[in-house]
Parts: sequence; structure tokens; C-alpha cells
Amino acid sequence: MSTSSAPVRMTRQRAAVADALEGTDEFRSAQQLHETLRTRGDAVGLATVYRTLQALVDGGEVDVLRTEDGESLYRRCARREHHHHLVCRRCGRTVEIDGPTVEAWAAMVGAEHGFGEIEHTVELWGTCRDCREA
Amino acid sequence: MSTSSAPVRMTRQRAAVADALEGTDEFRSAQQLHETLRTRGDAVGLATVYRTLQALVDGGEVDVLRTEDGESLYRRCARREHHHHLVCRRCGRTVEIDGPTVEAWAAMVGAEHGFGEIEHTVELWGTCRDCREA
DNA sequence: CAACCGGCTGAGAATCGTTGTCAACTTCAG
DNA sequence: CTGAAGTTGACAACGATTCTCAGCCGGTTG
Ligand SMILES: [Zn+2]
Ligand SMILES: [Zn+2]
Ligand SMILES: [Zn+2]
Ligand SMILES: [Zn+2]
Repeated sequence: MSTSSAPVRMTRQRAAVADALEGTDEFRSAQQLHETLRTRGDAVGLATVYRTLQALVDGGEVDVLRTEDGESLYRRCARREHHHHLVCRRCGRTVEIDGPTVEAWAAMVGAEHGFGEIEHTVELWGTCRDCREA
Repeated sequence: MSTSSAPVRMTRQRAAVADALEGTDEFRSAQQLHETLRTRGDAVGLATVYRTLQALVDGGEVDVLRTEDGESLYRRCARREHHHHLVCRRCGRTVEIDGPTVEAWAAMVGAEHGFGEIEHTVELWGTCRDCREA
């Protein structure tokens, strides 16, 4: 089996995007990252930012989640294993969450109703202390 | 206090949309509903379908959830109280789920990290038996 | 029953995040 | 150093949803 994946090249742009993600602990949108890079004088085309983020997501390097109004937010999480998030809807600050209970619950409920290939979406939104006091 | 809510009028269009929702047990997109109505010879403008659905959602009459690719799906659920869904990603068939465990878990995790105004998104996706055998 | 006020409708334009296009450019194996 | 092939970026294209606004119609009044 040869999945003949195209060779991946290291470019200034990819390094820049990866770096911007390393530089923060919060979930950021593609546009925010694009702006950050531009300001930092390390400009990268918006399309490239999107492409790079998508690649990182596909490679499991980065997590994505969609805002209530449909915008995608990206974050370089500490652990690569499956986990969930508690995100500040104001500033993006994030806490990685483990939910063994939820995992079992989801799988069980799915099977219980004859559904297969079960997947689950579990995200928590709130307002962090700092944002609440601001 | 006068929340002076504007009077709501019953129109052919609103009745049609409401009826289309009654007619199915599955999560449907605004466009699907619009098409259904058109076919049924009970045409309603797409904008009106969207407006009506939004109103129903605001009134807690209908539940919404977003597809993985950002499309909104609507469904007239049996219970008005908070609950979750196990949805067939193929046909939209849905099972309403109760997750007392999850409710408590979400609230606890949020408070535990000093976040306020906690909200949670918990949806289960799978493939129903019929769709799997097709 | 007719007149009216104001909410409602719909065709089409406008949004907006995201993806597709494609010629010019850059990486890197040989 | 060279050439083949992956990358880039300005800009067009998309697709779901929302906005506009002139014309329409529900329902209340007299
Ligand atoms: Zn915050
Ligand atoms: Zn999980
Ligand atoms: Zn199904
Ligand atoms: Zn819940």
C-alpha cells in the first residue's frame, strides 16, 4: 500500500503560522492569526494561512472548533490524544478537559440506539475570571 | 416593564414552515425545507423560511444544530426542556437524548476552573441502522 | 364591509468565512 | 547548479445566511 503522500516542504510561511500557534495558548481564528503575522512583519497570504491550518488539523497537530456563529478557531494543544475544551467565549483562553465519563456515555448511548460510527462533539463555553472582572 | 413584543401574525408562509417541520422527525436544513415546500406546491421565499425558523428557534419551539461543515439543521423536538441529540449524519434521523450525568459534569468542570456563564455543546453523530444497510 | 396601520413577504443584493484558480516562485533531490 | 514539483498569493468564486425595501395582506376599527 503506497499512500504516496506528496513530500512536504518547509517554507517561511509554514514556519510562521506554526510559530504563531506556538506563541499562544488560546483558540484563534485564521483571520486573527493572519493579522498577527502581518503585524509582526512576517506577512503570509490569507489563503496560505487557511491551507496551513487545515494541513495541521489533518495531521492532528492542531485542534479546531467552530464558534457559535460558524467561525473556525484553531489551537495547538498540549496533548495529541482525544480531549475536550473549556473555552472563554470572550478571549479564547482555554483549558483542556478530560472526560472519561462522557466518552463512555457517548459510546453507550450510540450503541444503545443501533447507531454506528459514533462521534461526539463536547465543548464547554464560559467566561474566564479575568474577562468577567474586566 | 413593557417588553412590548410586536404582535405576531399568522400567515400562510408561517403555517407552511411550521407544518413542514411537524411533518418530519428528522433534522432538516432551511434549504431542504424550502425545497420541500416548493415541491408540495406551497412555495415560500427562502428568506422567509430562514426568518421563520429563526423565530421558532428564538421561541424555543425548534432546536438547531450545526453540521460539521457549517450548515444549520432544524427540528421540532418533542420536549421543550434542555436535551441533546443522536443524529444520523446520513439521513438526519434523530433520537432525543437525556444526559443528567453530562449536565452535572459540565457545570462542575466549568466552576472548577473559575469560568462563569457556562454553556455546553453535546451532540452525538452516527449512522443509523437503515442507512448502514442501504 | 371598507379603510388603514404596521407587520410580513420575496427577489435580489450584500455579507463573510472559507475554498478554488493559476501564473509566478521556491525548495531540495540529484 | 538545475529542473521537477510543491507552494504561494492576489483575486475570483462559493455557499449559507442576512439585509433591503417596495409592495402585499392580516386584523382591528368604525
Ligand atoms: Zn477570557
Ligand atoms: Zn470525547
Ligand atoms: Zn440514517
Ligand atoms: Zn446538556
